[in-house]
Amino acid sequence: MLRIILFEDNKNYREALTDAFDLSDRVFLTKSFKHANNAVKEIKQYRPDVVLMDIEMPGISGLDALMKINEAYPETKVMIQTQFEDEHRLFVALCRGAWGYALKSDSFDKLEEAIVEVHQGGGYFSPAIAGKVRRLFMTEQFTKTPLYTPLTEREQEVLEHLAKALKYKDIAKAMFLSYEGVHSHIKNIYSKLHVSSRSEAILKAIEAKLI
Amino acid sequence: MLRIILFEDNKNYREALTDAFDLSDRVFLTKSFKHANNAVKEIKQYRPDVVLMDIEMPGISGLDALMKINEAYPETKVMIQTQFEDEHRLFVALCRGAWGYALKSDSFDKLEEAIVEVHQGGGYFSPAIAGKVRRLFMTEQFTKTPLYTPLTEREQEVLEHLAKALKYKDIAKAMFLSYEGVHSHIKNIYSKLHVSSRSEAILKAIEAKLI
DNA sequence: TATAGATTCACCAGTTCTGGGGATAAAACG
DNA sequence: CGTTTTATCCCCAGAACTGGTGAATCTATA
Repeated sequence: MLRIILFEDNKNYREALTDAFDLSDRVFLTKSFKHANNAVKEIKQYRPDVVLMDIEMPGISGLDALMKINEAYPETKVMIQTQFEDEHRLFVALCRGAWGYALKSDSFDKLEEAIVEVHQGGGYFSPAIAGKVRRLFMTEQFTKTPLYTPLTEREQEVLEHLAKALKYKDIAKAMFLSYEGVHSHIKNIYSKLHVSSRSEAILKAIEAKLI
Repeated sequence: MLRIILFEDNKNYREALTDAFDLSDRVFLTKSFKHANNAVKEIKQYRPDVVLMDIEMPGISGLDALMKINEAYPETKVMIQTQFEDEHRLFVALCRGAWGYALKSDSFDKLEEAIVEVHQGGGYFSPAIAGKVRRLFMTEQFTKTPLYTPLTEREQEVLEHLAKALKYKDIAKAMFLSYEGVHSHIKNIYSKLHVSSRSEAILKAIEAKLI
């Protein structure tokens, strides 16, 4: 019997999973937590075969917990389970060593199977996610780069204007560029920062003190 | 002869204005500065009739300088001159006591006339701006409110999700709302924060420590 | 109980942004 | 001197967002 622990803040969903795993003869849900603030300690205590980790939780996020767990117990297999499908979180999760990326919309059977796979050294990606993984591998050279490729001078300027919430048109005016010139720089910035929207770029830039 | 000083970081534009004012027999450009970091001190020294103030400058912004000048020398008439037409800056400028709001695309003659008007206790708004002023008065109740109307609990939640760069669809999932429900909250948030885009909302929320 | 505010949803018409092509010219580099 | 980066621009299609209007519930409060 395969032992797992669950980090999930949504009460309904947590209880639904608990009930479902009660009926499973392959996976035993040892314990579940509504936040991941003490995840590492709890991993130490319960030594699960697989960890099921939500992303959005009060306190530290599932992605941060993932990182800490992998630093402390790299042999522990963590599978992310979330409701969102954005590439940024996926990218971060992969970088931080997630063994799987399941969606809450997946059926319980799929989830159970995924857990077994992960335990056996395999991986699992929900179909919608799998496509994005491929795209990430095709379009991003993240294996050889640091957290992000450095921006060129001009890109940095554009980023600063982006972070003033100026419209493309106004950035163009301010930098004596065409709309398409701005657009082009922004596409490159997003690619380098592994984001896909202005808001993500701003948040990332603030976080990384790029601005 | 009416004495003005100019704060403007763009060298070309500054020199163009300098040359133009040299030929004017109504307005005398006493001095120009490429940033407004010591604006108050400089006002004290030169005691201009009117101050022409750019917004985007290295160091403190024209809008902040405007505020400081109005605190220290409320009788000094400051006219904003900028290339951007967004309502947010306009709103802030008005709140902080700008007497005019000119665009760099205005002709020099207009600018000169505007300066004279402002000196005589009038105001000046570039046509494109004037329409927005009206809209602000019609749609915003800013005269009686603090910097922004407090957000409701639910709006606050939406704002936090907004600031994670989640898509409307995903915010809806996370909050068990419909897309249109999210949309509705966001419209109210923007209105209360006097912004008109997600990026502005995030920046404002960070600034005001709402998140 | 009437009124106001908070919450939620719908429809619609734009506008803005995003991602995919591809292209050219200049600059940097080996 | 080629090759690679950088900077710039163009077109297109589709996704996402914004703003306006209107409306139904529910709750708290005068």
